[in-house]
Amino acid sequence: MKGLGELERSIMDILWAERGPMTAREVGRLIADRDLAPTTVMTVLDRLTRKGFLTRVRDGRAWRYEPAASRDAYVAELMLEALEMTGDRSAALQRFAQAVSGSEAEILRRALTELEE
Amino acid sequence: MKGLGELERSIMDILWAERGPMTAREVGRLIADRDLAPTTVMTVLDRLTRKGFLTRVRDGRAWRYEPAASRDAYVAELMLEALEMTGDRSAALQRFAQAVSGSEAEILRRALTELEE
DNA sequence: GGTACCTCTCTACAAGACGTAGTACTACGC
DNA sequence: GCGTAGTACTACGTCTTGTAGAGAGGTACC
Repeated sequence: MKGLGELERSIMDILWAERGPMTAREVGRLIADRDLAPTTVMTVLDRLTRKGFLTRVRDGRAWRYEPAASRDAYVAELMLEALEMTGDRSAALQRFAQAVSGSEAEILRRALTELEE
Repeated sequence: MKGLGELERSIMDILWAERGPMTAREVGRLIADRDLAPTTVMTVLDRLTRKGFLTRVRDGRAWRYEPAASRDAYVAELMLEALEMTGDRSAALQRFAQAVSGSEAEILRRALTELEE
């Protein structure tokens, strides 16, 4: 999987936060703070689509963009990808377990317990 | 934390695999398959040092390079960084827990249990 | 029916990262 | 003193990313 640039991620964040597919214009309105040209937003949406992060469907003349996967799925995949990198997954997982905060450890523990059943 | 390029990672892999600090020449010998100029290896080692992935100490005229952190620590950090990205860490962690293989789930479970004590 | 407008696609360009390497200088062994 | 090893510095092509303009083809309004 490829990574995301800063603007790309801002735009993914917007699309992840909204429910339902959005047009470039709508996305553009939501990052108004950056004062980007409309074509800039379109270009980035297009790139994200080509990278597989978004899907799009026609809506009249315009495209409506939607995340191809949830943010959580993306994050989980990034984590797995990092994990792939090591020879000793066990050691990395132990490290990771030590590094997460207590409440997160609790969430993980619970998720793993549910899995067991 | 910044990512690593392909060659950078190959070189980190070598240094993570060997124990003890290595000179550029030694590293170069171990990636002989790529037929790189000696200066290429040096340049990359230098960049990795500047990025904080390596430390180096003098050995006569030469430098000896050594990973600043273990691969496991690096991987764990990447995983945490991915996790930082989401608003709903709990959802991402659940996804992750579901995605790891059974044996890895077991490792995680055990690591978390040890933590508890 | 002309004019303004919207959206798209294509193309472009600057900055930074990375792979790759040459050059020039220095120190060391023989 | 000469070859060799090692360094620092510089360079260059390619790819990615942020950013955007130009041009084409509809839409809509008056």
